[in-house]
Amino acid sequence: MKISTRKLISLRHPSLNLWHRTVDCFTWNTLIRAYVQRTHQPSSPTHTPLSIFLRMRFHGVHIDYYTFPFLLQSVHSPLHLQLGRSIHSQVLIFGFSSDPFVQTSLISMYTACGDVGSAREVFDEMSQRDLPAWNSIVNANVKAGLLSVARELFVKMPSRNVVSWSSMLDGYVRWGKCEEALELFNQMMKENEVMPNEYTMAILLAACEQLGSLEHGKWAHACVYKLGMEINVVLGTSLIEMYAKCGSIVRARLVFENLGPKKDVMAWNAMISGLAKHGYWEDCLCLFSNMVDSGVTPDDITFLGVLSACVHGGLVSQGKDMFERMSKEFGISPSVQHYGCMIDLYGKAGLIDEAWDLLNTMPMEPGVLIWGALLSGARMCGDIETCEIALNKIIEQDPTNSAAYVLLSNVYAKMGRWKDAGDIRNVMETKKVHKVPGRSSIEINANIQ
DNA sequence: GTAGGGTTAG
Repeated sequence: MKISTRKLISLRHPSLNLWHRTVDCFTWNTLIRAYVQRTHQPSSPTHTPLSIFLRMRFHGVHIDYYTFPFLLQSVHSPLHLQLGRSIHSQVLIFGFSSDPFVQTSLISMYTACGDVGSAREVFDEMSQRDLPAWNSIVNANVKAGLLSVARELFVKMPSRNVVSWSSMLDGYVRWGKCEEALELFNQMMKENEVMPNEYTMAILLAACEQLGSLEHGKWAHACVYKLGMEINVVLGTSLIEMYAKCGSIVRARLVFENLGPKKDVMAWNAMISGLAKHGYWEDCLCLFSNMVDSGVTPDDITFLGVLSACVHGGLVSQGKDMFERMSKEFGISPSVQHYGCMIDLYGKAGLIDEAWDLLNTMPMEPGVLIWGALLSGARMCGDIETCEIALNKIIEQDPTNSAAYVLLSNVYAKMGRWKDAGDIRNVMETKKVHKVPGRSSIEINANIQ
């Protein structure tokens, strides 16, 4: 049989013809890589990068220094830390523990697993540390929130490129130190050592967004323009989110329109939830239709935006319709937040029975978010019984919620159940529940009386 | 012919 007519590897039915003379280490490595890329996609395959690796070992195939960087990419969650450690020991057994590529991959793996200590151990053991190694250890500390350590390493590293600066910037933004981020960006521009790129600017825009400062945001946008950067979909999404959060929905919309046909689901989502937050529910729903028409499939975030627009506009029937389409048409199972929106929507419209019906169909345990939404609806239309149930649930799940005790006591007083009202006050005394500002998960502003 | 570092998500 001629080689060309014989399929060597099929991802759908992964079976290697192991007697085939071309099946070598390279092929296996490529197969592992293919499975790593595949695990990033929703449907999980029967074979994993690890199972390919194990088969590779079983068949006595040579393992080389390309194998582990691929394999380590498959470990990217704290849940898989033990697996990561096992692979690390394989690295030692196979004698690749001094390979800079493998070592940097190990640092990344430990970072993704949330184990900055092990990442640091690998880094400290490196005899030759190149730029990616330094960048990955800075990133490890950034992700762990160890900003002063990250900064120390950043200052100490022998050379810096745009990745180094972006990582450090990201650290500040990620941990709410936006002023420091702006300062670092200014330093970067002043030193003129490396030019910022799209990554850098997306991070800078996130800083402006967090600050809620339109002036800073406009300045960052001007920087993007001056640097002559093409506004790609990621940068565009960052701009839309920044403008929406900083209160300029008009500018957000301009960026959105200028993105042209290359908009992905995240870009649409940014615009849809931006419009929803600003109360433009008509435009929001219209944009949703445009999105579907243009062939972009909405996701759970899209529906959170659309449903919250319905809540703002009091659009009960549209909201109901969207909630149904979400699962029926798009196969998205509603999360607790989606249920929260719907119960909010019904509650605000005074449809407490509908709210209850939906609550009873929820596949998950309703949490404080749900009971809080039901409570606010019940309070608005004076449904005392529902208030009582919701408040008891809230107290059950969050016994330190002082506002809930006060409200419940008021509810009992309103019902003439003076003994129950007094009991609640006593429970508060004995449990030493005190008002803690910002602690309460429900609003205290309205009065039940 | 394959490899390591950084961006959007409520």
